[in-house]
Amino acid sequence: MVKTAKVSANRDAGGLIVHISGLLPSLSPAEQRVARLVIADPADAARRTITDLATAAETSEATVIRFCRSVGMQGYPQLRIRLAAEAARRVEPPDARVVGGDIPPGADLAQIIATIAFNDARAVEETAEQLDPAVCERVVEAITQAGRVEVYGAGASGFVASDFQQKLHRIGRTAFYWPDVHTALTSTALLSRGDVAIGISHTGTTADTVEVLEQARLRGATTVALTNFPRSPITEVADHVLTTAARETTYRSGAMASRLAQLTVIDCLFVGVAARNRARARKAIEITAEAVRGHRLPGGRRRG
Amino acid sequence: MVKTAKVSANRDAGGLIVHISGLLPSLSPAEQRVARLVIADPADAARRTITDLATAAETSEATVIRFCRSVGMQGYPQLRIRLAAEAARRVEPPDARVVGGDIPPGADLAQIIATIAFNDARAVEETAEQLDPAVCERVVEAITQAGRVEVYGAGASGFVASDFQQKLHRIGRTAFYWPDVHTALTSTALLSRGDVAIGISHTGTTADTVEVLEQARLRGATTVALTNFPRSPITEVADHVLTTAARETTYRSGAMASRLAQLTVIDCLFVGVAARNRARARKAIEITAEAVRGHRLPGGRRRG
DNA sequence: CCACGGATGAAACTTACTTTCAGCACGCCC
DNA sequence: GGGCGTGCTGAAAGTAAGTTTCATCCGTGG
Repeated sequence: MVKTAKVSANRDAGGLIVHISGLLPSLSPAEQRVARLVIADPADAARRTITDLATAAETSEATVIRFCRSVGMQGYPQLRIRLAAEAARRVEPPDARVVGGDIPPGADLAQIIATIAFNDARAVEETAEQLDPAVCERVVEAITQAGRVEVYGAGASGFVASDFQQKLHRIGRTAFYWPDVHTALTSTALLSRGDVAIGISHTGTTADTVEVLEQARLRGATTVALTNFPRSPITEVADHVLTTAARETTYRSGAMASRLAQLTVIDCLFVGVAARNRARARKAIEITAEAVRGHRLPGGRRRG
Repeated sequence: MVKTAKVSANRDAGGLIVHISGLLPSLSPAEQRVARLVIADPADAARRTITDLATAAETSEATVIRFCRSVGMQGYPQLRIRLAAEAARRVEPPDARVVGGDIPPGADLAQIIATIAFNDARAVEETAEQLDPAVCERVVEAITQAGRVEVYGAGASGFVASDFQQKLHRIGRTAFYWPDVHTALTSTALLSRGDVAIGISHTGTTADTVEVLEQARLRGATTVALTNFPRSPITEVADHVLTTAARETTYRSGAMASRLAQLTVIDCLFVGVAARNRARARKAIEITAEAVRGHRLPGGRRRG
């Protein structure tokens, strides 16, 4: 990845807020204060003058400008306009579903369900919006050409990684997933130019995953990172960066929404690869489906 | 024209353009030139600076300001922002995403992404809608009381099962996931009344999963099924049935959307259980987060 | 032909935005 | 633990954008 070069935000009109959320941890404290104000109420921010916003964020105008540049905008007026546009497009979240918010202590199951589903669906949609088809295309191309594909991920991202591995395998691509770092490093050492290594890490700071990906890159493999934070360490060792757009709730444990967002990206890549050779993929799928048929029970009707 | 008495335009956010069109004949020639530019391409006008717009309309900045006042805006920046907002709202909703449909053969990546995300998001939302909070409540209750929880799933559902296991474990509940049927059956044989067994199967016809769940029930455990088909075999051996609502596309291979729907349900149960004992869950989460801290790289700042 | 009033743009002025720069705090390396 | 570099920050200077003022122009009606 090309170092600092402000991460482009103008794929299209959509997703500036999401984009900013992703960049949040990579911003300086003062800029983060500005960012938080903007995220909290984009429409309001658009109405404010730069001086006003600076005051509200307890910082100087200079920092606000720096913030604008950090998120890929040319200046404050540009940011204002984009914010106004976003805010207008944004449909008010139905009633009291706190976007990205925590679940209130007294919540009953119905509320919990509504909140989770809302956030999950949002993560999926926003991820898709900001996903760069050009980058996906390149990744799909690389996977299609690859002699071998390796997928890495730890913890929750490990499930996603292994899911992808299984999918690729199912359409006849040689793919591996190693849950264990040592095995992974060993296998990685055998990668070469033309192979593809994919590292999945929500935070982008998982040491093991980054290390493995780095190793892969040294061996000449094409490296891909899938993370929520476009400026996290993992992006430094990746040729292609794909980002999710999940604003996690306080139950950071699960990184719940992010997992779904990651899976959505995975699905897109999978379908993209499969589409490159529809006939072959379809056939492979039929064969594999046939393989498990014996393990299926008779129908799902009345009483089985 | 009734003099200056600027017609108020801020009834609401909508209709500025229409409003201006209506006022057109009552504007002075120079102002009309400005108005026409604005009406022709609001988004473009929003991007221009006042000097720019004035030049384009072959007039002076002063006239542009007069125009702003004439249409009821306070000044040029205000107009700009309103225009940006209007223009954004005017954008066509993302065309023809075939609901539940297959991906057309000639589709490019952008289309694929849009289709998948749309279906994924829909699956999540619709699953949440039809999920019965009462049933969830009972399942949560059972898990909370259980001495031990076992989760089963094969293939893609296996990832979901193991994800749930890991989550429960993380908040201090004793939970197991056995990828292998034999091990699963062995473990299941040791379940007893009060324990909980959860079987996950998209089709509801996965023989292994059904068998294990049946075994669990015989042992007196409370059984839960998570499936997309409320009348499939797995529901016959379950005390509580939770359903997802994914209309799969032709790429049945992945059961892509269903996976996300399953995860959403899992998340709901997880949060439900965690909410039963917030303090304990939070503490457990903090401890486990702390445990992996050493495996995190320093933040995602500028250049790492 | 003059008086009048509205329309208009040049220029003065104000405010908003942007850049520069020096101070400061923090982490790093001896 | 002291010096050194690096990056964050806001004050202030500088520039551009927006707004007001005002003289001029032009057409109209007396």
